[in-house]
Amino acid sequence: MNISTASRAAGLPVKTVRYYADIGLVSAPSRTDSGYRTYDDGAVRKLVFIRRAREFGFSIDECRELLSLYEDQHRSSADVKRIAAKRLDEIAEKQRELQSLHDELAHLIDACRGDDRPDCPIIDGLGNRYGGL
Amino acid sequence: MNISTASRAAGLPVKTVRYYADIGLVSAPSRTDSGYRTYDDGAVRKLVFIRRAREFGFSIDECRELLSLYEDQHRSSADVKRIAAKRLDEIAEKQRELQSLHDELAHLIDACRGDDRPDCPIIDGLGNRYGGL
DNA sequence: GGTAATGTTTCCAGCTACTGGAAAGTCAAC
DNA sequence: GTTGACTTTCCAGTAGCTGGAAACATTACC
Repeated sequence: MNISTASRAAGLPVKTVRYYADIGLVSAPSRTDSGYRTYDDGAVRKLVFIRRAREFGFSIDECRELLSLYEDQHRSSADVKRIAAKRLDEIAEKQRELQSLHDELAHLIDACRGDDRPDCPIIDGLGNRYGGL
Repeated sequence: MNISTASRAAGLPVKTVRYYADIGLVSAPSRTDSGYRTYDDGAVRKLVFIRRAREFGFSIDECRELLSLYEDQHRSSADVKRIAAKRLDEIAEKQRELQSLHDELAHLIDACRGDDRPDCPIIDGLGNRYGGL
């Protein structure tokens, strides 16, 4: 399988597939005589795994860790659960942040007439730490 | 006011204050005879404005736009509202994404015993597009 | 007045996770 | 045989800073 076929199968751009090997996230693929990279189903499965983990917001380093667990037949599920739970905490924290951001900004927008006059609670609210809140 | 005093007042790192002038987000401050940057209250207010806008997730370019409105006594509040509403949409979209991410990951974690056995629905769920869902 | 600590300057490099583009080689089709 | 798609390497750039080195300025303390 050439790189473009593998990248389509994995749902990743060609550049990214090469990049993941460059940084050692996956092992370097074998090459044809002319230097073309070749991929097999196992390699594609790992790429899919990485794509999914990235979609979940795991960092490249976390992907590295998850991948080594993925490849380890003797891993304990507790190890995986620990990493995933940590990520879930981060997601929940980010959600709380976004919620307060949303509320605050929605409040400012609500207070703004949005006409052609210069008075603007949004601008005022951005300028003052507690403005409009 | 020296840069460290201004940066404390603005709630931004010294490096960042210099950086914002380097990229032309704020105008270059005046200098003492020995080359030290000097800041006044107006400059600090603009830095606070930028910090707040950044905390709201506005990009540097959006900050540029908001700042020019901030400085424009004849702006219309509609211009500001448009930018803020766009940002609010982005926040809401991000919230939806995070929610589905959260649900999906929580589901995987739930299904995982988290013991020292190798069976792990999290790993399986990451490997397969619809695994475990 | 000396000296040590702290503050400031510039410049350059690096971070995350890619992405774009150039120049050159390879492969398949007609 | 030549066109067009694919692949290679390498270098640079993205966003928004952040860290560090080397040199100069200022302040504190004795």
